[in-house]
Amino acid sequence: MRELCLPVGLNTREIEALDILINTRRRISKGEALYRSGDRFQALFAVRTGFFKTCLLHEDGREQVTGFQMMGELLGMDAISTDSHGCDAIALEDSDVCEIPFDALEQVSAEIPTLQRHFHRTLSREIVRDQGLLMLLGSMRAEERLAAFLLNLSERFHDRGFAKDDFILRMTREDIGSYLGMKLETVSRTFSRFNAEGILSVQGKTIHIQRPEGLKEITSCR
Amino acid sequence: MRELCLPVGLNTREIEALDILINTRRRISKGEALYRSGDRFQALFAVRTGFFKTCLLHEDGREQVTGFQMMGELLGMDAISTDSHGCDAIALEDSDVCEIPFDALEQVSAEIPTLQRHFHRTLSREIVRDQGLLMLLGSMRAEERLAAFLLNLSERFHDRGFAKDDFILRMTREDIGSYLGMKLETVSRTFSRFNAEGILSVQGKTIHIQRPEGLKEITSCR
DNA sequence: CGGATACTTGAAATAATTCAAAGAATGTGG
DNA sequence: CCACATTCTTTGAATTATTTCAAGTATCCG
Repeated sequence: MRELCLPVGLNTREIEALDILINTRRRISKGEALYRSGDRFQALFAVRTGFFKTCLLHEDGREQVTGFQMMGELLGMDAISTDSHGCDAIALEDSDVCEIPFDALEQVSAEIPTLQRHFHRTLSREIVRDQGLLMLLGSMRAEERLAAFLLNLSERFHDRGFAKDDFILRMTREDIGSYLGMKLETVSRTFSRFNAEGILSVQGKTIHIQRPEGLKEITSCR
Repeated sequence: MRELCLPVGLNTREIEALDILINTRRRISKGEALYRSGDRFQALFAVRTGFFKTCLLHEDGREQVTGFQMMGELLGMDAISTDSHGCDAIALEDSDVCEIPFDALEQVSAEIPTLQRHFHRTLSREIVRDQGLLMLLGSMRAEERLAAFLLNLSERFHDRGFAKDDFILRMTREDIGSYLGMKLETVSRTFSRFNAEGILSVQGKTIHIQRPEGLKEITSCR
């Protein structure tokens, strides 16, 4: 967790300042909201264990999933700009988060340049992430989107010490579809096609990637 | 420019610190790049006059426009995370920017809490902007996307003291299409349809919105 | 003025959606 | 712990939105 979440090269005093900062833990059970759109923003949250989705609700009821967050990732950065949360964060399995009070974070980061820089990079990385998604939604076909999504998940699991090619999806086909800008039926069909082509085997939420290079070809070609 | 770019409530000493920070001006002529993907990141840029697009280049040549920036808006925030720019920023008309050296900005913002807060909000606003776009690309139809795009432009022009309902597009149909995830022909056809329905009149790049409420209906219904 | 670039429009092709129905998985309360 | 209700997933067939290809017109810029 430290490695993923915190800048390296802090001294003992600085580490202590951080430990005081991040003292509140919260447990969210599957299906519950960590926060909802409209809630007052007071803290960022770091996922310690578990899995979340964030989603925007359009007035007409349409939902757009804007991200999936796992261990070591930060939630709530979009709320800094308005002092209130602009989306819902829903736990997709029983999860633990630590709460990072934002006022305190700003104070401490003003005193510790390394931390300040780290925080700015984290915000910026979220911008980059979103822009990668824009590319995906704006210029890829359904097949490419799903392939890119699976490769991204695979990489993130791997970074966290889990198997690269075997994992269980925490989200439904509808969540994936919303995230990737396609209907759940299209997600399902595309999984079946990948399965038929021997690129992966899929059984409900259980995924085994058999030919990762097959996925890579799909994302980069044509 | 001050109103758009800077936090209110700074004292004289703080305003001075900022003036020193933002001393370099640059002029970019139409078609030129302010920076390109891969360039080392050293400064953010604030648009003083003119109009930019930012675009991501996929390895296979596909281009994704990720934003259009006008007076008072900031460019380069995505580069903080990697120390190098991840997209190109191209001037769509002759433009002026001021350069904001990033190291200095971090230093000054650590000393002036109001400025620090303002900067964090600005980064966060960029995240929110991108997420709005995700919603647009992920769950709207071509007609809704273009309507939402025009309303957004209209609002931004209005905020800057220009006419809300009359403007000249700085970008091509292809740029708009890339931004909205559709082909240039679809953009053109959709403009023609809006024109035929009396929602707006369009003549090449000159737009006159006749029934803004018509656009609003399109974005929010169905 | 002339060449290049940008825009419009039509017709045919296609990717993705919608509707529908059946089968699998999941969770809950008795 | 099992039975039942619910939610989730798969798959087919018909429909639709958008793209592709193509050709002609307008506009811009040197």
